[in-house]
Amino acid sequence: MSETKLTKNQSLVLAVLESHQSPLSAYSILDQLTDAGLRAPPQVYRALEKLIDYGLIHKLESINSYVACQHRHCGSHQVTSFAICDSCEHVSEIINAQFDKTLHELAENAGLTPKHSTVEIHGLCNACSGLEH
Amino acid sequence: MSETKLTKNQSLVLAVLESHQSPLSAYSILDQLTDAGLRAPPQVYRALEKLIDYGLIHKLESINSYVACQHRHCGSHQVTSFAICDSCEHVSEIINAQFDKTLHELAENAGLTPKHSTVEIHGLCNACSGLEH
DNA sequence: AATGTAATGTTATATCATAACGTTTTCAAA
DNA sequence: TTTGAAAACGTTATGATATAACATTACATT
Ligand SMILES: [Zn+2]
Ligand SMILES: [Zn+2]
Ligand SMILES: [Zn+2]
Ligand SMILES: [Zn+2]
Repeated sequence: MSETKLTKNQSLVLAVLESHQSPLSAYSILDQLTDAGLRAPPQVYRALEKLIDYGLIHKLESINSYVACQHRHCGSHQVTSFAICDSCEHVSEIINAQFDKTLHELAENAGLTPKHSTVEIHGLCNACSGLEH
Repeated sequence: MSETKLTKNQSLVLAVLESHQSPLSAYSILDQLTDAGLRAPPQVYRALEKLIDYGLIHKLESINSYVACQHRHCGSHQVTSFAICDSCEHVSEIINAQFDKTLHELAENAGLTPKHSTVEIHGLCNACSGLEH
């Protein structure tokens, strides 16, 4: 799966996401690609779907937005967790094998065999909460 | 906060959610309350917002749906996690103090002071995956 | 060249959620 | 008990997010 050649629209959408630190909505991505010839939502949503399949981007379910993966070279990860600043929108993608295991156990205790998890922690980053000097 | 008297619309919406095991969309709730006189989305969304504030229901961000709280008597909880079966839509609400702490640490390690977290584990419940005899 | 498959372009529509505004209800202070 | 502010309500309109459906194009395999 690793060395999939991206199509034109997939490359365009990925480039937009990679050029931003903050998450973007699908329609915001579309706006930024009108010059490149994109006109309609399906063109973006289809690219987003594939990029998510390839593990190159992630959807933040709690804010209906998309971000480029910050761990391109980690391979496909089971669980991806995000720390999201509600003030500046900075996003950190957290990968932690021990946490994956914890989440898996939590699911099994609840009688569920987990396939995919959404973990999105909202709060204030150090910069926004004045914790940085 | 505990003994808030609910308004008519809030009671109606809560009753619908409590009468279902599975999460419901806002419009599905509205459909079920036309006989009770509700006509328009804001009537449901306003009730949902208050019920969430009161901790009586939760929103499942990953499926744009709402469920009644399964821990009415646990008091207001910091972190609520859900195990969601993608086949039968059964939802388990998980409360685990140790996990709360883990999540908090994870956030702080990522430079974030956490305020609210979304944890939604998708998979197959034992019944749907044939693990029950 | 013929064929099949994936990607694309386009239109329309479904689904989820809120803005805005006027009216009614509630309820405590005067 | 009046009355006034706040909350809840009803209603219309619109914004925001996402997909269905279908015709066309690109492109690799034969
Ligand atoms: Zn990633
Ligand atoms: Zn910040
Ligand atoms: Zn709860
Ligand atoms: Zn199930």
